[in-house]
Amino acid sequence: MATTTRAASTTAPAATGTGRRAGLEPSEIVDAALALVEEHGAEALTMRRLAADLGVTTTTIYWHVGNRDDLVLAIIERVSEQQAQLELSGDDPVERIVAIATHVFRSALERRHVTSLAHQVGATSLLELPLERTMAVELDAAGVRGESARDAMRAIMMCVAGFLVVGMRRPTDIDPRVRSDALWAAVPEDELPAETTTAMGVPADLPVLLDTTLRAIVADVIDRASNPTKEPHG
Amino acid sequence: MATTTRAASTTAPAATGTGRRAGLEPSEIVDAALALVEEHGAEALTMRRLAADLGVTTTTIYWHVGNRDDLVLAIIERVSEQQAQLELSGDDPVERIVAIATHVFRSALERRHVTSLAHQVGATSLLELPLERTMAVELDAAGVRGESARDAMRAIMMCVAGFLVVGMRRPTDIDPRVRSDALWAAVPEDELPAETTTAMGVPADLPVLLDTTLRAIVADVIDRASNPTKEPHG
DNA sequence: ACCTGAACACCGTTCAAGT
DNA sequence: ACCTGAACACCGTTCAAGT
Repeated sequence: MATTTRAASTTAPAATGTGRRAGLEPSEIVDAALALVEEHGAEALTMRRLAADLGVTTTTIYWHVGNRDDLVLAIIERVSEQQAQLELSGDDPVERIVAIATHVFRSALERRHVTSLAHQVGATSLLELPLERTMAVELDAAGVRGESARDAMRAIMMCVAGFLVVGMRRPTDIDPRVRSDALWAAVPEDELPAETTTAMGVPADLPVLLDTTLRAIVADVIDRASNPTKEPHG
Repeated sequence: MATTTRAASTTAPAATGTGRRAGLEPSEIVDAALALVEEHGAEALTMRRLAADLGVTTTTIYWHVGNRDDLVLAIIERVSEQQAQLELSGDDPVERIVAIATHVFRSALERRHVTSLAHQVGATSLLELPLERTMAVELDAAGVRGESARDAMRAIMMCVAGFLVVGMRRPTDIDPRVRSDALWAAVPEDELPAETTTAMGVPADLPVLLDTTLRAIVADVIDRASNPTKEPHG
């Protein structure tokens, strides 16, 4: 909890008084901060720039929402609620679980700047919680609960997170020296067939690959939950 | 390529001349930078602090190795070579592929500060390239090559990356408000069985979960590579 | 209660200048 | 060729002070 910020108090906004810029709401600050991030990226969210956008001083931000971390959490919470809106389609639980995971991936990419902001402060769990709850309900419907449900969901969500790490990279702002194509082009021919090294140089189709990978994980997880004694993979 | 740094030139070090701190090698700078990162974390790597450690001015660093990004790349390359040392065990290709992926996970955690440094500048591919090459050779031995090999390896490595995102988090420096246990404790009882919500509150056993997840992915990948026409999961 | 101004302790980077 | 000193343009955060 923030210490002495107005955000923590629950008193009514009160009628506009005598201040020069009276009536600045914490929600307005979050609005402006979110707009700033979506338009110019996570690194553009500085207290000074945000204050300038709002026509106030940086100290005003601190008084209303606390420090930068508090502000970022407020942004994430806002976006998290929006991303939770999802009309679930799919006949069986497997389809619905894959649909949820795919939605996490797609919506994270659509709001890439917010996603990387959440990642920077380690608040991805906050961002994804509503959808994790939906997924837990579907796992329950598939007969997976307790620790099995936790392991299944974590495996699925970490897989999505890994795909996001790659999917969020902008080829433009990555140093050419560390781009995969350049690195794999230097692999000698006697180590691997050219067919493989050239394929490694071109990026994978992430949505397609995610789909097949998710299905492999989900199938395995549900299989293990229904036959707890079975040895993994024969 | 860096523009005018000494690192780019290949001339001999030359005999110690008249300078007050003559003979500072780029490799010494990388040594000191690596030590700084491993001891105090990625965010401790500032040009000023590194210069102070070396007893020189910040500008000297720029002259020798270029800017901060160049320096970071040099650090990653150094560590990458060290992590590539791996005695491969395992009878069949599947075991060896899983062993390589597990090694990537473990060594990344062992050098967590360097890992997060690489992640910050998007140079994880540089960090993992040597081990990816080893994995590509094993996939080849398992009959997987070309685009199938690329998709298989990317899926495996992204899965590991996702586990790393979670595994690298320090519970201590994450805001208590966004910790999973606190978030799941607030889920109402009618939405999910208590058995599940309480399980969600405790962290998963990442190494064990990674192992089972990797095996599911690898089995699926090799299965698909040997029966290209087969429908996924019946 | 709400907001400002000034300051502190940092950053990365550049550039002219020294030897 | 190698290194310094000073400066520029930034950061997050705090604190006394104003109305």
